[in-house]
Amino acid sequence: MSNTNPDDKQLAEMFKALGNPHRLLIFQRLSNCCLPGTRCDLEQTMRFSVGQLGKGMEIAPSTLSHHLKELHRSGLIEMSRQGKRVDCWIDPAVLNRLAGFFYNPIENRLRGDRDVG
Amino acid sequence: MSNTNPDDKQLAEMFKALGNPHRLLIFQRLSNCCLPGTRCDLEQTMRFSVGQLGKGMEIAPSTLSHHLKELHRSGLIEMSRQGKRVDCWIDPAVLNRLAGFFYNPIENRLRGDRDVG
DNA sequence: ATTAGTATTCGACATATTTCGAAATATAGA
DNA sequence: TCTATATTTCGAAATATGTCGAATACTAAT
Repeated sequence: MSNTNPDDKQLAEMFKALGNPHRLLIFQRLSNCCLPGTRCDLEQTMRFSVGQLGKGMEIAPSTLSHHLKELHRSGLIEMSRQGKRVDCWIDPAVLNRLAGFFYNPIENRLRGDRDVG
Repeated sequence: MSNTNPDDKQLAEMFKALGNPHRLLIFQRLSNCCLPGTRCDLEQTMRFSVGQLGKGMEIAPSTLSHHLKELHRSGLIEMSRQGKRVDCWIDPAVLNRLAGFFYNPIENRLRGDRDVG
């Protein structure tokens, strides 16, 4: 795309990654920082090993690995080996960036939150 | 996907639609409700005709039409014929739903906005 | 060193997506 | 009705994606 800057290109990559139901499910598991009714620990990011993330998803390990690689390549998740396992988590800044992309000043001003600059 | 509810399925459809750079650009054009430094009109949703949306994008009209259909099918945009033209716009509720998906209670509590239920 | 557990790479196949041009459809106006 | 403008549908081709099984790599413990 000639008229697509690098920033938008990465954004499209992220959305493409989330466009697959398996990958969306993985992302949701990682972004649920706390259970309903509980508090989140400020110092703690939700981490799951590759194996844990695959629990309940009926896909082959190789397929799971492929999806995690896509999520990582797009910039949605972080990964690092911890002994035998590989842990995955989401950098909170990613959530903020994506939420900000959809932020709607019209609707939110209706709620009386703040003004538009 | 057996373990994917209808809601998540539609969410994945939306992200898949945004995963294409051309479609992301169209969506961005429609979601920019006002120019930098200006105010948005509360009563007005940003509308563009199919032809206007294609301006500057080097794709065939048939391709543009295809992408708009995808955006519409996923639930991201609305379309309605207005004479010779077909107008497109985004329902603000869609923006809120998507922003909410990425909403991060941890980061936002750091900003002192509010507490977690 | 061997083994067991965990995860990735590779090669292959089926299916989906992107894209176009040509033809068709819809609408407003002469 | 005929024409010009705007958009969609259709069919085809090239490319990308999702999936698996088999083989490979990494790590910890025996």
